[in-house]
Amino acid sequence: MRSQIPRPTMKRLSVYLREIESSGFNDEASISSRQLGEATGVAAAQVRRDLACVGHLGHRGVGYCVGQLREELSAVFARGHDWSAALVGIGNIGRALLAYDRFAAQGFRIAAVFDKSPPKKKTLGYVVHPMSGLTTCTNEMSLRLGIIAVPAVAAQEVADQLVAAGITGILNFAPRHLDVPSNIPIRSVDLTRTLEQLAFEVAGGSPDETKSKK
Amino acid sequence: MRSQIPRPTMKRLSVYLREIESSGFNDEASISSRQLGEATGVAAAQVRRDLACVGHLGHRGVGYCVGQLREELSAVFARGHDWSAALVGIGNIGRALLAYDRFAAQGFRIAAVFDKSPPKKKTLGYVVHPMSGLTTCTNEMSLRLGIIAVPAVAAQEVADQLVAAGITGILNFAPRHLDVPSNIPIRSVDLTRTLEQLAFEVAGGSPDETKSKK
DNA sequence: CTTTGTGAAATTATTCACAGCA
DNA sequence: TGCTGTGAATAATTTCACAAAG
Repeated sequence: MRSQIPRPTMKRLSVYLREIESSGFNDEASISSRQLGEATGVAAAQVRRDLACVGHLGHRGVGYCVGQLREELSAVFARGHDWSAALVGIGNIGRALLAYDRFAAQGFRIAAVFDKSPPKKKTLGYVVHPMSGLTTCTNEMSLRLGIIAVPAVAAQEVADQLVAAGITGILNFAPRHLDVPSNIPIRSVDLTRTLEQLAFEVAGGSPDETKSKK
Repeated sequence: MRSQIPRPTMKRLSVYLREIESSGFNDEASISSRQLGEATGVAAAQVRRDLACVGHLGHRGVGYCVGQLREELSAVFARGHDWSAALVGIGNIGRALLAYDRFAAQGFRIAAVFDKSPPKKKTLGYVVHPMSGLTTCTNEMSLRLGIIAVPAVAAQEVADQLVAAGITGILNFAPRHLDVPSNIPIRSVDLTRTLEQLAFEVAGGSPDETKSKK
């Protein structure tokens, strides 16, 4: 039986895959848990335990085959599947996402754009649909992800609409907690919150050292 | 005295503060751990334990005074301090950050902008400086945070430059791990990684990130 | 020799459950 | 009564350390 992959492990697996893909290693090459750990800022033992969740990928005395690692990790994250997304909201964040070309590179694609008051003209090359078209588009285009880029006050309603339309996962940029059914995964990105947490640490929140790793 | 606040707790405290500030509660009003928990998707006992890290803020039988809570939490995050930031990189992400007005609202401010090849004209109202001006600007303007919005290949070098210039915290948007001294806190935002993790959950990886209340 | 994979220990975080106070 | 604060219990995660394998 395939054991559940713990969330912290899953996040790191994603980072390992990113590292493998960006460092121009040959597919035949081997990489050790120590190397991969150093490149990603993770302890070697942690790397091994994480990778063990995916399967028996390593070769004792040698390390992990880069090509195989890439393949297995890609499979874990369902790379290559259709991850068409509906973007709702064309304010600053929405437009930035439309202009961001990096998504497409890894299989994610903003396939349809919606807004409460859609402009007549195309926005960054995209036709912007009114919210009333959400359900139809979701069904016809098999959209699976919803991206919420509307003001906080409107976010919960949009989330409800996305869920009703049949979306199965949500990426939320609105700075508030959203209530969605527990079978709909949701990830939130709140830049102000992130900065705030950073400020906390800068201000002395994080202690560190007295225990330095030699 | 100030006992160390655990990282997970700190993240939630930030969310509690956001909730208190956005829900138009009166300063005199009281809010219970259950209410705050429901609004933020956190268990009531967890809310109490988190808030206990900050001090004895609650009133038995009543709850927490909204005004006091706001004040204490704001203090934890050093709200009101000068959090001027240097933004490096004016590609898609950099320009989106410049256009994003929400930072300023909470005390964060992009005070100077840098790029390897600065345009002659202002960008979104900002003069863009060459990298050579980083150290001087950081000192003269007392910049404390650095925001990295350059391509992955250039990110480590920029991080080194920011650290050398005297920045004390980094927000990184480049999709790679950055090596910085352990006394420099760093937060990374990688949207493709976030989407990938979302896709993993949608694909059936693990159920239930957010507790949704019936 | 090197490096994996993994029990076992240690550490960290969450939840329970209830005493104590308004 | 209603609600906080917190020990104690539980669960989750990381680290240690070493046997096994190339």
